[in-house]
Amino acid sequence: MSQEETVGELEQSVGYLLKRAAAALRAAMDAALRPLELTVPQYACLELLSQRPGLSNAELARGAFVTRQSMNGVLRGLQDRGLVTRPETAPHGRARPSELTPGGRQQLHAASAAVRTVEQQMLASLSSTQRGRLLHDLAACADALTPTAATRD
Amino acid sequence: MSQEETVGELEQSVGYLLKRAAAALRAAMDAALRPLELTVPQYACLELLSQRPGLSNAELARGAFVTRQSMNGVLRGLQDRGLVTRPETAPHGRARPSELTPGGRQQLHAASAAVRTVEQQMLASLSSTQRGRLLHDLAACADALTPTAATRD
DNA sequence: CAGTGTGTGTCAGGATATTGACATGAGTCA
DNA sequence: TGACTCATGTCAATATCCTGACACACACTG
Repeated sequence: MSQEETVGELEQSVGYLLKRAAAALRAAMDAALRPLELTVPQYACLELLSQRPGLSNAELARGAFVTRQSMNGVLRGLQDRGLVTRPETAPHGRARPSELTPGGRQQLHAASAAVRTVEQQMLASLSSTQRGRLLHDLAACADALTPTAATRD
Repeated sequence: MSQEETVGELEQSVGYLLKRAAAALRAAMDAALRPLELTVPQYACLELLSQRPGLSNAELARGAFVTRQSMNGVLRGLQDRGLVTRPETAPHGRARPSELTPGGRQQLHAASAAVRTVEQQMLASLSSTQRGRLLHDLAACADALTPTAATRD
């Protein structure tokens, strides 16, 4: 095993740190969700539906940062397990609004607790002020890169 | 039912913001690297080899947050394009240390400039002080979740 | 009313990543 | 020496993702 004698300049890059933190969070969430038989996208889908019931497949996909095709598979898996319901026929347009079942809400409750534990572990060494700043700065970073043209020159 | 049952408002969750920022950065980097015919893992590999020459496939994989198999494919692609070199026989053990070719160094130079532009766009609205804090806090988050059980500083 | 544009769901193809597994080389220790 | 452990490279199979494409439903506009 080689030791990190050279503190690479990579550790000074926000992009690299962002990737590292996201990878670590993803791995930790995956491990925390595994006992519940849930993947991270599945959990994200449940959380999204809990806070905003009636979202369509495409809206869920955007919210979970995956493609519509992937979210379709996720949604089908959750539907087969009876955690979400989708009407067979679209009430308006082509979008079929999904909703949580009582079982889905219960599953989400357990999953949310596990994820919250992971998040608290991640933020353990940060004060409340630091967390707020981190929240604000991350949002600024994300907004600055979103192609929604929030700011024009 | 209290409102503490879930992680909370998605936009108020550090985990969600982290994912959002990482996804936006990944997309922006992908777009910036496309004209150079480089994928993000390929760029990460070049950057790693530039700062720490002689890394093995497994070490590169850990540094780029992918599996050894994925990095093997990445490395093979870079090798076919003459950007990196790998000895046919391992000088010690099974690890074959990779190194950048002059062409690879030149390609990295262009790619690094493109990525730096993206990073600066991402951090445009943050002051130097804020960037330093973000760097520090992200490192703290990543360290808090790294499975290295040993308590490191 | 017909034409256009946007958003949605779905299919097919290919590229990519991951999981699981195995064999090899090196170091450790009885 | 021989057995054990660890790390590495590689293979096979699976799962996931993305790009491109198409058909459908609604809103807008002439």
